[in-house]
Amino acid sequence: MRLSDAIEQFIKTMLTQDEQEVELKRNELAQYFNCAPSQINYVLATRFTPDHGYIIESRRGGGGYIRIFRMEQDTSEQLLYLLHERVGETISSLEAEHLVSQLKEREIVTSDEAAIMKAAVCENCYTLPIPATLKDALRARILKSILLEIAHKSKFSDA
Amino acid sequence: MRLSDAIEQFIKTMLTQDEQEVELKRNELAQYFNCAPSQINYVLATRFTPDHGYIIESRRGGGGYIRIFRMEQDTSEQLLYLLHERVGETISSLEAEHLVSQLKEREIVTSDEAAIMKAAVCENCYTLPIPATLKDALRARILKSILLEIAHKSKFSDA
DNA sequence: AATTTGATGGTCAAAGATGGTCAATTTTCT
DNA sequence: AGAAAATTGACCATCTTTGACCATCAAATT
Repeated sequence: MRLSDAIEQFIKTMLTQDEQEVELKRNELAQYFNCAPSQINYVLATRFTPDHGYIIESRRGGGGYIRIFRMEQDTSEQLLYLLHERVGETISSLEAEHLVSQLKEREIVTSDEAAIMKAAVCENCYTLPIPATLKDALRARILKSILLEIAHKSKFSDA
Repeated sequence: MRLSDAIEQFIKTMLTQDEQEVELKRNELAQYFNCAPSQINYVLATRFTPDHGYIIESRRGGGGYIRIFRMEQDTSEQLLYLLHERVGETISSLEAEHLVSQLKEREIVTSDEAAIMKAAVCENCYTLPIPATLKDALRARILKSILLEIAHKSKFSDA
């Protein structure tokens, strides 16, 4: 198994339903996994970004730490935030996929639904002779259309 | 015997009745057969396409892999029909939505999933300054991408 | 109070590990 | 011979891991 995946799992195991937050020591964790300390940063940078629904806070020097917070918000508010702040008029496939992953992790959509959404925004679909800016604009429109649909649904179910 | 046939056999032997899925390392396999790594891609591209009833998933970089999924006979037949006959290279929003409705009626997708799919192909998303032919081509690509993803989840088998 | 020191975490670029593409060449089939 | 299939290799793209060097903070020392 990949080191980075192992570290990701380790951290996510600490962030259970109750625990919205976890604090760790970079060097300790690196030692535990027998790797370079910067490997920890790599994992945080690729799997615990705001795009993924996490916020990082850290401090250097003696008694330093890294704290990871999982963002929690009301479902519909979150969706509105995602819609207006994050998608906007244009979005890359990577950003879009991160956003979908987040919806899945937050259990706003099922994993099957997430797979469908990713299929609809993945770069491969857009390999047609059109400018990249147009691709991202179209992707944004499609993603927003889907998000609206989900928001509409959750308004009538629960959450 | 041809190399490509040998590799094809090798992979198909791994995909027995029980095993619906196999994971391999491109370079390892190439080394085993003492051939160029790209030969593996050739075999996959010519003998393990959706048309042949397979779905491929891969990842690059350290710990990379290639996974091959075998679809049920029913699944691949229905998928082929949808992909080639119904969707094709271009599809209107009306046709697309009709197709999605049918998938839902046949309980191949849930109504939530159908709603997401419709949101992704609806005409509104595509109201940008691009030719109608491009819109329909893009819509076709997106719909196909989604259909492949659904086949991947083997949802066809129980309808 | 200012400085030094040790303990932390951060950055970034390079190296390593994979898989992907494409076009040229060779082999096989008709 | 000509067309189709197979094979290879050069070059590309992506993801991971590491290490050298930098920045910051708190406590000890001057």
